Amino acid sequence: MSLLNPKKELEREALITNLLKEKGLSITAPRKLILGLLLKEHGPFSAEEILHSLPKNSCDQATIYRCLNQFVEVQLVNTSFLEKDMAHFEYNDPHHHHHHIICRICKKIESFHECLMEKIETNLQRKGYKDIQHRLEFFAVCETCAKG
Amino acid sequence: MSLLNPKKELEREALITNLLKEKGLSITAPRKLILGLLLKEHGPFSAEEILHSLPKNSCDQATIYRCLNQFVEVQLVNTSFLEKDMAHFEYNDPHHHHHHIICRICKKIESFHECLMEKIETNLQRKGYKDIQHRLEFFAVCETCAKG
DNA sequence: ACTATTTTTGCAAATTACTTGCAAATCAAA
DNA sequence: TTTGATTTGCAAGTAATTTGCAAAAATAGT
Ligand SMILES: [Mn+2]
Ligand SMILES: [Mn+2]
Ligand SMILES: [Zn+2]
Ligand SMILES: [Zn+2]
Repeated sequence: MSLLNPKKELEREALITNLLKEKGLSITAPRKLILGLLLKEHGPFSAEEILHSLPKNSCDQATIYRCLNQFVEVQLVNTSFLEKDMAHFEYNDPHHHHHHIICRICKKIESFHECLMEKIETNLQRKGYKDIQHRLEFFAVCETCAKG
Repeated sequence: MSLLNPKKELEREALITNLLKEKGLSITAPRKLILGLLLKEHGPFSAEEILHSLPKNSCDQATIYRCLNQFVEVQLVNTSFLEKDMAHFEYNDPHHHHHHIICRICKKIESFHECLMEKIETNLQRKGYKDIQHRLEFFAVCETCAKG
């Protein structure tokens, strides 16, 4: 694939490197592989999916978890708990803020690029979704912790 | 506590029994204990917290998980994934729809009885929260699964 | 480039929330 | 009651995620 468009590939490489540098993370092969994958194929992936999408033996499972946790810590990646026994990870592109809907039965995931609940639920109903529930959680640093 | 107001206690008992019946669940001691706790003390609890809040040896850990899963299935209880390694459970009162904010650092949980994101974030800022993020996930049955 | 210091990785073993098999206890309907 | 179906407790199992440690790679200074 990189052979088809060497210029674009170099751009991507530079982007990945810059993102890591901006966040104060050193540039390593596993980190470039994982972040590169999340940039190219976007959508929430489980650690296992990431492991199997990368070239065989290019990166250990433990390394994937460690890198993903670091990415989440610096808010380069977001975590979803769409399925209760497994976290999903996705590149946190500040210009493409969105949310997800997962079917309770088949687990198919779709994206929503709007951010108003009533609108979203109406759209979901139009799309044929039934028995819609949502869960909205905020994460922040509280006043006490911000001072201490 | 039940000694202080036997009438209220009977009402609560009846409420619990009714809720279970409405959802087609049989009335058992563990189910009454767990649902009773979630009704009395409201707020998201982990399975472990529930286990330790109940009278010693009144209910096994496995039973707690089994009951909670059944409650979630019939939408009597909601699940939150406020902390990544542990689910939290809360009574799903349709008349008190709300959401939560957890501090990234001290893990303190507060509730929000509004349901519009901009309003909520503004309120959070006023309350002194910093570095606010939110995560909104929808769960539903997709058109294909609703037909099949 | 080379070296020293720090950080990260791979591997294998550990952790832990959660689940499950099964026999005994409990529940619901008659 | 009786009886058949459901649920529970206990103990063992499962699976996602984490961790200890020695080797490998990255960074900073020369
Ligand atoms: Mn997405
Ligand atoms: Mn609550
Ligand atoms: Zn579906
Ligand atoms: Zn705090």
